[in-house]
Amino acid sequence: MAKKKPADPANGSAPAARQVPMREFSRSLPMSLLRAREAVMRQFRPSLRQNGLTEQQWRILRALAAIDAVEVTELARTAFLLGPSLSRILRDLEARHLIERKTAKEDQRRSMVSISEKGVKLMAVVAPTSEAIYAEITRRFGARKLTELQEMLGELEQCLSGLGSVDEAIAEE
Amino acid sequence: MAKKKPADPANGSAPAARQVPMREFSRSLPMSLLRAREAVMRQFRPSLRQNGLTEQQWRILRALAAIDAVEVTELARTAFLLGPSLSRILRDLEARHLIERKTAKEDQRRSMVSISEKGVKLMAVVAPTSEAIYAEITRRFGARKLTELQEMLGELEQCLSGLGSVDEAIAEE
DNA sequence: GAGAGATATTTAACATGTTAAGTGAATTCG
DNA sequence: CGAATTCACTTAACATGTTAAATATCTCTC
Repeated sequence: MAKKKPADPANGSAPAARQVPMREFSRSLPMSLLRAREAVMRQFRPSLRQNGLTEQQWRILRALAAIDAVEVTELARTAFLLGPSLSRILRDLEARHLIERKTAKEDQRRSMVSISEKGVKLMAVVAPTSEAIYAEITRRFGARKLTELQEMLGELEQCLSGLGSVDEAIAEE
Repeated sequence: MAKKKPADPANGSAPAARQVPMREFSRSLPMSLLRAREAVMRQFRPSLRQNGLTEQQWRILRALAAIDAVEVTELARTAFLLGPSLSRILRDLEARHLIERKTAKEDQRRSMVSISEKGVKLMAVVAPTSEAIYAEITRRFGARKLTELQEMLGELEQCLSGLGSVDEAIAEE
């Protein structure tokens, strides 16, 4: 495969065929966040996969490791998963005996979820590698810078969370 | 590598049932990035949805708007989609006549994709609202801070992209 | 110039994201 | 009390993420 593609006349600007006026696509905030996250997750996925876990399943186990038991709704908030996704994943994790479930006595609607012994053992296997990867990322990017980045991300989240959507604010005028 | 395991006994909160030593979950970088991105996308999704577009479909149209025609592989890179996803979405967009496809003459394997007239018109409808939302986000978060954030995200991506995975670097010892 | 390998794209299969609807249990209120 | 409402969770349906395999085409070598 020595052949070069002849074209690609300036990958940045392009001939602009039928240009609709917009920011350059690749520089949009959603894309920046998506690419950054993907770059990070690409580091973790192989290790997780080796242990038969997806990113989301790992999130759930981690969320469960810190507590005794939680209701599904609360877990969804912690692991940042939507109800339906969580519901499916819990079904699977339960079948694999990595978690346990029992309905709450005082409210039959609620289901209390907790990590099982097997789940704890699996975490003990995965955690060291996971932590090592995180440490390496921190080293490469810089610990201070990493903290700074996380603070900015938190602020961004904050300033968009409050009070209705941006969309509404715009519709007002 | 780092053998220093902070152990983190006081993990900030939670009764800590069977604690496996790890960073507090909610402060991990992947979670920060995920939440931030979701906060941003939550602003755009309603408007896109109103126009019958998903986030990814919109990405593709935007990527196509700036150029005359691209091959699928190049488009996948630009829109940051995996091949299989792109393949499905293009099938759909073509059926809706928002894009056009024709196989390249010099290489029958390649398929050249371009946005259609109808696609351009749809973009013209969506773009103003989309830009307004972006402007509002910029206003709330601060233009300078936004630029700074994007730079950091770019650097993060950069420092993780080069040469092999973090995993390999760790396995080395 | 036929076959081995490389390349572009698609299909397959499974897991999750996303919105809407369904189910059963608790709560409210007339 | 009992119908209406709310609540916690699940199912359904469709779109995408993700990896592996299949297809078709092209390129290169012998």
